[in-house]
Amino acid sequence: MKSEANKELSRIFKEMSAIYQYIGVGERFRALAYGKASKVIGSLAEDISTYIENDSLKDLPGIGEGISGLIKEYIRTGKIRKYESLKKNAPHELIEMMEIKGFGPQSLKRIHNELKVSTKAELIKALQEGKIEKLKGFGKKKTEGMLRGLKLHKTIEDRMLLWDALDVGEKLVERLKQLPEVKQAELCGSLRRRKETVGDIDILVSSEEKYRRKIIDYFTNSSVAKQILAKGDTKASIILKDSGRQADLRIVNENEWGSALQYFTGSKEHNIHLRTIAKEKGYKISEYGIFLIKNDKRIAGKTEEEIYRTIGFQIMPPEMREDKGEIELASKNKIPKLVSLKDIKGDLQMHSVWSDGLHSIEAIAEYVKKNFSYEYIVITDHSKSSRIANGMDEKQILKQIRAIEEANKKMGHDFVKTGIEVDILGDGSLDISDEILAQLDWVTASIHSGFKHDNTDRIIRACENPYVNCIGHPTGRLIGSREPYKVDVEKIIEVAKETNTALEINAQPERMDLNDEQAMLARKNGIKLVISTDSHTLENFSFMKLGIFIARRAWCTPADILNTMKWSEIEKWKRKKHKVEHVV
DNA sequence: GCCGTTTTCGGCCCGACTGTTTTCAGTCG
Repeated sequence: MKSEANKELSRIFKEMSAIYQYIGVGERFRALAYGKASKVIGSLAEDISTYIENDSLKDLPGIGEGISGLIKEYIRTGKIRKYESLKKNAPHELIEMMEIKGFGPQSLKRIHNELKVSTKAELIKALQEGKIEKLKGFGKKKTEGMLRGLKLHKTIEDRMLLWDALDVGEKLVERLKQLPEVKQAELCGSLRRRKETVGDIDILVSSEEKYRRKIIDYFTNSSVAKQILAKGDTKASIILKDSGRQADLRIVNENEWGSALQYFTGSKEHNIHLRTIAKEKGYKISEYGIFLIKNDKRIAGKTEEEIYRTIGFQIMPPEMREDKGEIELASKNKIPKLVSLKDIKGDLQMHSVWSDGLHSIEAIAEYVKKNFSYEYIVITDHSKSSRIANGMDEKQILKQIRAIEEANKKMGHDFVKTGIEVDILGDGSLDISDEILAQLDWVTASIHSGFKHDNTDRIIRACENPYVNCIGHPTGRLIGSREPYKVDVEKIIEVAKETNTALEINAQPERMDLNDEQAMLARKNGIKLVISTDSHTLENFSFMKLGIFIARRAWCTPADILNTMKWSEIEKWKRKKHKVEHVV
């Protein structure tokens, strides 16, 4: 099991890396080394102390003599002296600000030295008063960029990424469920509907009335609570230690569970619509149950299904409850059977040590075979234009194809398919020749440069390439740090349909690209979608469920998702593209 | 600080871009 130590060490090394960047001169590569160590430790599936016991710390990439010494010191003493003394070299709050776009180490250092600014508040004040703009080397555009970066960063501060919220929320629910007094416990609100970002964590619990006090005390006294915002007989609110976000607990009676869960799951729009229809039929729905209007008699409310069934509706998954037509479908008993994790037969984007992934092809294959019931995976390392990602040239691609053949042979299967995440260049051409692409099982084309331009035409041209099977992260956004580039998604969908090209739902927590609405549009137009984890580490493979949530919010059934198909069916689907090309 | 089928020392990603300068520092990916 993974421990707090991994997390804390990863954080410490990340901060040390930042401080070395801040110091600058001569420490650039030391900063790089600590940065890498932070990433490696952060992505370990096993507790770091197991590596100490096995004496295998130094086998980890990026961990050598020095850093393994620091790790051991931390495990032994709970402290790293080097870190403690290093911290004195830079103001902590400014180091934290390096995460914000536009705030580089050298800019922060000069602002600190020349304006005697040491806190975030002071820096923002100096920025607003125009003091920074007057510094040599700074100017209007640069400071405007800094303000923009702050604004973008704030949007992520106000809401949590779904992945992070699920992590915290599910743990809280698990703990509550372990209390013998708790009958049921469940996430609700936008988190249960799997919205891509979540404002706060809502939890519903049912219990006997006499135990409410005890459960509320447990919640507000728990180790995750930093501050108690509110504490009453039926509900409590806390601020969470790690994220600084709010968590709300609400307790109801067991026979109110269904109506309360339905009510607190929302969305608001869904509930208003549902209640309007119920009223027309002579019912009143509230969080306490469903009642006959004529005599106020309570007729149901123990389960969510009862609520919907009583007014003649089919129950639908929480992901659909956004009042986008699901209520009409429910009234006709036509709620689709949405795709789920067990439908997925393979992962079509991942990176190995051949570009910027952390693991070998064999290690990936072994891990996925052990932990998922997939029938195939496709290795899609970067192509040569992605220099920062150590992209492959033609020669290396051919070499990798052979390496994959050999790996399959050695492991006695054909589980691993050959592929690439090929760069779409400025003019929409690809940086790898068709001749090479034709030899691969699967080609995903992605944009990794030129984020400021309208990229619609580039993507259209990539779709028109006869060997491109899929467009990767089609809008290029990174939630909280990079806006999507300008792209006409409707036009892309149109061309994808004409050219039999799939569009990706990239399931990386900060990407989720396409998002739910775009995926919905694609589905409505009959485009095939691909849910990929874009894994760079073994842990990343668990992002698949996040991609599933997006697809479910887009009302996708297994038939809409290409990687619910057997590989032979995917091959068949691929051939349609060549037919299209011949006709043209 | 890490790393090695060119190396145990001397590399480590490096070019594009931006905004600021007027030849380049800083940031980004």
